[in-house]
Amino acid sequence: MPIRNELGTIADLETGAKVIPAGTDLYRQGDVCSTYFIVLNGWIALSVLLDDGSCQILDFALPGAILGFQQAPDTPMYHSARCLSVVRVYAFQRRKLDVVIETNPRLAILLCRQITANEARAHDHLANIGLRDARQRIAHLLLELYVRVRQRLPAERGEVFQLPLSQGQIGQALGLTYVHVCRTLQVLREQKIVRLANHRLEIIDPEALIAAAGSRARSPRPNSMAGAKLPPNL
Amino acid sequence: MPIRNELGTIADLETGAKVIPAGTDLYRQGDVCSTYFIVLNGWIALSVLLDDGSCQILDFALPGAILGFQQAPDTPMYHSARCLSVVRVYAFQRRKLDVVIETNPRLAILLCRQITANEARAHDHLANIGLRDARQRIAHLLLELYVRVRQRLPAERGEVFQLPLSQGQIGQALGLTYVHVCRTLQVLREQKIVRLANHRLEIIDPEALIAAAGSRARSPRPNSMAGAKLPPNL
DNA sequence: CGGGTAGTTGATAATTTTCAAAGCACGTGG
DNA sequence: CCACGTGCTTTGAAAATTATCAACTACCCG
Repeated sequence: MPIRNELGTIADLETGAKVIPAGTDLYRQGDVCSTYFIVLNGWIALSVLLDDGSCQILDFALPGAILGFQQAPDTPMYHSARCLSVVRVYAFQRRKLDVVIETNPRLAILLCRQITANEARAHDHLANIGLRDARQRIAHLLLELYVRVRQRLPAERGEVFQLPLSQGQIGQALGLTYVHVCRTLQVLREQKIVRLANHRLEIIDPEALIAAAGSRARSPRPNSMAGAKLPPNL
Repeated sequence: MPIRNELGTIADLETGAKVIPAGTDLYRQGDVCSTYFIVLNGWIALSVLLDDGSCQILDFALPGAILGFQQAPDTPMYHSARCLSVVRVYAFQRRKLDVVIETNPRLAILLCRQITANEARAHDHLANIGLRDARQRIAHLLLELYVRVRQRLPAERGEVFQLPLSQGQIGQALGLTYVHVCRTLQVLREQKIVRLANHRLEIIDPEALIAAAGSRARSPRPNSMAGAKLPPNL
């Protein structure tokens, strides 16, 4: 199912992989990328940097992600990709992969699905910072990352996982200052919900964390497209 | 170039089009869509609604957009699509279009590019609400919509265009209350930058509007991937 | 004319940022 | 091995931004 497998039939991802140290940029905004990157291992932050020095983290790329695909060929990247941990990637010549995609519709569709997933995540982040306060945003982000890494919700008390993020980076992802992130994390710690230290996240109380993340998307309601007139603001 | 043309060779979009009144939902979150929608005309808001009744507008779909593509087939939509104006769409049976895409790599690639553009816009919105204050957010949004409709930056003083948004919807898109949107729009009006009334936006001072939108993405800098060690926070 | 929506305004409260300073951790070089 | 620099975290106090609450107006449509 994952696109990595499909690509694995085309190139030997493992042996061709490069190891990249934490802190390196795979590419920077403004670069014209001649390669795509298939992430095999590690954490990468995608971010944009404004003239005034402020920085927004747009997403975190995890193993399985494909980076560098652009709306049009030979267009400069609008964001940067920085390794948060040691990372292993396979760098695929853009030209070659473009040809492969054009001749392999199955791969093209997988790529569509992948990008659609990115879009959905971006939309989730939008709702997160647009609708929730600091505490909820942080809880939501920690939960998202846990689920992406572990492929399930946290269930048992005291589960721990590696989270190579600084409080500053959490703030950059959530539209908060690192000072406020710090204070809010303290509250979550005092409330025995999560403990984040040394790039280690301990989920003390999974249910409380889920509750702290705030309201979830409203459950489906019958009847669309049929002129059903709900309160027009909803 | 646009995907609409490619689809136009497959189906007669114009004669098959449906006209949909303002205020109707094309689909709602939770729905499993059996059709894709190709937008021919009008404005559509994509939004998510949370349990507590709060609502985030994720994006505005304009003519040329394709709606309803999901990460996996037969998955419920995570957002709703509401017509802000009278809208003309062509509804394409999902099954049929899926087959077409699988056999037409060119179309698949166009779809990829389209979704990638959506992702980039979502990222732009993220940076907007994550990094800017209310005044900048509003200026940025108005500018984005102007550019999307007119395909260029506003240049002359006093240009006017139709903007079928309420102040409440602007707030839902930007993570602000309608009260605050109202106050901020007044400031922009008093400063003779823009005037928004009756679904009509007058851009009094294009340059000032661009300035009010705040910092732009930092211009490219040489050298990535080469271990160039900038200030590590950037 | 009545009712509902959208826009406006003022006062107050809550959240978040800013500024400033200090402590800690860790790696490097002496 | 220790000193030192740098980056990350913590803390406090004050300021700024934005939300909330409440009321009032204008307007459109039936």
